[in-house]
Amino acid sequence: MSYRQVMGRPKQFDEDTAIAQAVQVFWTNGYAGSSPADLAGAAGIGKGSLYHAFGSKRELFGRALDAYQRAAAELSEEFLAGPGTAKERIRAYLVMLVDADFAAPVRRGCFAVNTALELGGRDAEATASVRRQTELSAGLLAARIERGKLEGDVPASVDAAAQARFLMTALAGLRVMARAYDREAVLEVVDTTVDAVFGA
Amino acid sequence: MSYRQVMGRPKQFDEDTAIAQAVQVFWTNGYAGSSPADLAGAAGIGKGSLYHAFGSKRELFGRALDAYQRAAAELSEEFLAGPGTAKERIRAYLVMLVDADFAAPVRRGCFAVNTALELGGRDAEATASVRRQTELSAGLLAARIERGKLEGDVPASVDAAAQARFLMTALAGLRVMARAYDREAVLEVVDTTVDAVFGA
DNA sequence: AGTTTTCTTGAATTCGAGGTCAAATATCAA
DNA sequence: TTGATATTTGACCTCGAATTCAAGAAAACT
Repeated sequence: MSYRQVMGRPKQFDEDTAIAQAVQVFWTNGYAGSSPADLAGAAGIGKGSLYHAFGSKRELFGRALDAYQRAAAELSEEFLAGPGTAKERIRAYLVMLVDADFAAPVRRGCFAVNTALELGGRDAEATASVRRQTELSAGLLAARIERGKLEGDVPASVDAAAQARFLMTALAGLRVMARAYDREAVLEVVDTTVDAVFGA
Repeated sequence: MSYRQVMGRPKQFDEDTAIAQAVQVFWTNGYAGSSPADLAGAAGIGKGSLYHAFGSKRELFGRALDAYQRAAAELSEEFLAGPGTAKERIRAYLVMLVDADFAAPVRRGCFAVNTALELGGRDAEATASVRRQTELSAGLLAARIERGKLEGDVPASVDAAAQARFLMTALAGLRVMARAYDREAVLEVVDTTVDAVFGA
């Protein structure tokens, strides 16, 4: 961390802000669908500056995906920590994600899920990154279920790890459905999902 | 159906065969990732012939998606009709789909799910097509669950339609997971899913 | 002031995508 | 055989994507 530059013309834009803009562009249009011109335009800088700062489109994408996943993890941690039973919190979490998607001007699902489908299996680094994030999220869900066991609102017989992995899969499916269906239909499936895990 | 052409040079390739090749290309590389050169090459014809026969890349894609969905519907109908309880048949169906995916040289999930994510919300026709197919499949699953009720292997209290929609969502999720995870992990989730619907 | 270093920019470059076309080819009909 | 019709092909065209670069601008150092 260098707090002051030593020499040369100072940067006229903030890297993290530019990455945040890149997240929006990539999330909305996908990797292949986002051109350097789009990305530079969104960040309000020239293409040259973009390449100077980030090296390549692929590198910028990696940074954007990381930033998204960091923010997503923070959000889920925050959401799951709230008061109530495991079922309530997890249900609220899923509803929040679905609502966030439908609140956006364009339906774009989950950046990580989109990436898994666009690059999964072809781009090793992207695949590993998504997988890492999935595992992290599954861990958070499993921990919340375990907490439910301790607090008595989840039967001790439940396999927290298996249910957490299942929930991550269902969540991916919900993100896909949100691309083709309306809010009500998707929320109905959320209910079915949560009931399936915790009992009606 | 014209069995004989009336005049002019006869076609030197079969349209349906070309579409079948196009399914493979689009399925593997996505819509944007498939170039006219790729498609013509796979069909063993020149680009000109391809455009002459199908009009545009987009139209060929529509035909390919239709062909895929027709085949998929036929397969699921066939699979669900087999003997055994609803739980057994549906489980076998999901396992078959996962296995088919992992048997392919490259992981490519489900063509329809991929399309929902790549074009969903942007291409009205593709979105509608995927949605139509999803509804059809959900109908088949619901019918099989209802049959299970009649045959006594499914409790009468089960909401067949809701569970069918849920299964379709879970299936989409499984197809996503198959892009980033290995066979064993995905099959484990299949078990959790089926148990969630029909009880352990 | 002049030098050094870093950042900025749009023009230039290369490449492939998506699509069109004229000429060549193959069949039927008269 | 000539004509009409249908199909095939690769060359050709246009456009935008991804990247590089040379020139200029803004700071710090001496």
